[in-house]
Amino acid sequence: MLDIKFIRENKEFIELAAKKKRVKFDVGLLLKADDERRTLLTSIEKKRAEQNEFNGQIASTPTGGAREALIARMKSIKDESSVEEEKLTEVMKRWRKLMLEVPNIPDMSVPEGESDEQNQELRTWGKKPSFDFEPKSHIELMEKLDLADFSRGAEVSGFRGYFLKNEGALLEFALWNFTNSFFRTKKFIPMIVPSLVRRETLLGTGYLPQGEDDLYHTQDSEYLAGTGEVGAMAYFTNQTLQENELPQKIIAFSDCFRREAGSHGKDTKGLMRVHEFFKLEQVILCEANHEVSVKHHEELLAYAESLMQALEIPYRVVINCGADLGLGQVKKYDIEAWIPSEKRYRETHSCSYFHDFQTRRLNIKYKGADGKARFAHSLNSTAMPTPRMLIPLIENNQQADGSVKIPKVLVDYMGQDRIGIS
RNA sequence: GGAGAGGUGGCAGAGCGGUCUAUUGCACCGCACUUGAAAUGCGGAGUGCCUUUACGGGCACCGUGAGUUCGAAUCUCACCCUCUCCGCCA
Repeated sequence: MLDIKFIRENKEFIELAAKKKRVKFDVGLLLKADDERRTLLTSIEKKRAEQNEFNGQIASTPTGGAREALIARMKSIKDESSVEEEKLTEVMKRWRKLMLEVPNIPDMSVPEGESDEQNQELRTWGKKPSFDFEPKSHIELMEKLDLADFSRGAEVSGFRGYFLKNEGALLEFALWNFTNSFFRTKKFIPMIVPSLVRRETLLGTGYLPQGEDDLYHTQDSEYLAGTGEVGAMAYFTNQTLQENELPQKIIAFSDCFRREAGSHGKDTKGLMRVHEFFKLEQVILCEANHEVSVKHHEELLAYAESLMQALEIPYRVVINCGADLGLGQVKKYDIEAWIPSEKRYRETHSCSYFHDFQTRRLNIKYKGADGKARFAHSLNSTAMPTPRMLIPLIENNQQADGSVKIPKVLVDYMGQDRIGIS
């Protein structure tokens, strides 16, 4: 959500933002609703002031004719104003709905583009492995080594279901532990956050109302969040922090659920696209300052890259084009890992900042040295997506004999340096 | 799942249809008194919105949302949350 005053004064920015993000939004409709809202408010408030005035008089007039006359006068004022009150209720409903649809303004550095095809590569890191054999897919490798069971997964969990077994399960634990150790040194607060969340949390983080189809919900009207960002951000709902408590840096662990409603036919096999997974997510709340947001954005990306480098996984960083940005995102980087079996990079991390788009919806503020409360800025980035990360990890480290080498940083967490017979 | 109690300003805690611009206490800020402090006295403090060049003015906010009423913190309904007891349970 943006500030209505800002929207009013910068109509053309919103139009450009919608265009760049390839989002349909008519600012004119919102501004029209806002004009109606303000006209009605002014008129209603004038009448209310009058009512308040009379109210005092009635209270101090003893029962009798004079009092009855005042009450009759009040009744007629009320009849007039109730028409306007009803109209305002209708206008406000329209206004609120539109306010939730206003796109945040993308940064100047965000490239134009129709889809993720137009995301721009910023840099690549690492050396793609060269095999003197045809590299196998993670599916084949994991099934051969008994690290995963997809057919039993589908049997038990349904489409896109999976089991991780043996070193496959251990590898996932190892990645979590390794990641947590890394963020201990960066002074992030470790948190295990709920995935079962209320609707307001998803409205607040900007996943609703637009993302309804991709979310599971329960018979008690709760939702299953698709990322720990939701729980971690919602932790601060309606809070006013002190400026010296910022930045808040959270490394949130959670179960994540995605319906993948629009992805039928994509990545139907293996671990690339599953309905249920675990993720460690970086979340930062910082002061309301663009430069500070940008600084933290680069910091989040740097941490995510550090993890990839430590795991020795070749990757590239892209800057997402306008159409590939969410409604609330100002700018986003993706990290894409090299997948030998597909001979292409696939997204593993997503790193974005929002300015006060989310905190406005969640009502997260901080009090500055001047005593004024402001909406904080928020950012988040993937730290460790599992089991997706197992794909590049296993595929890039596969050996001619079908075994898989464990990267050095994980050996201690795994208790072994290789999976499968040598 | 069943029964009950309750949600009021930073905190504690009154008010249960009009005199509430929400009593009071604590904490906070300013001023006075004081060499300084304590104590005391006086005064001030929240959030959001509308309006105004500005000074200012107005409206709303007693968990949330509807309703009754000329008038709601107070009455009615729904929802959310907290606590106590019983039941079930990893």
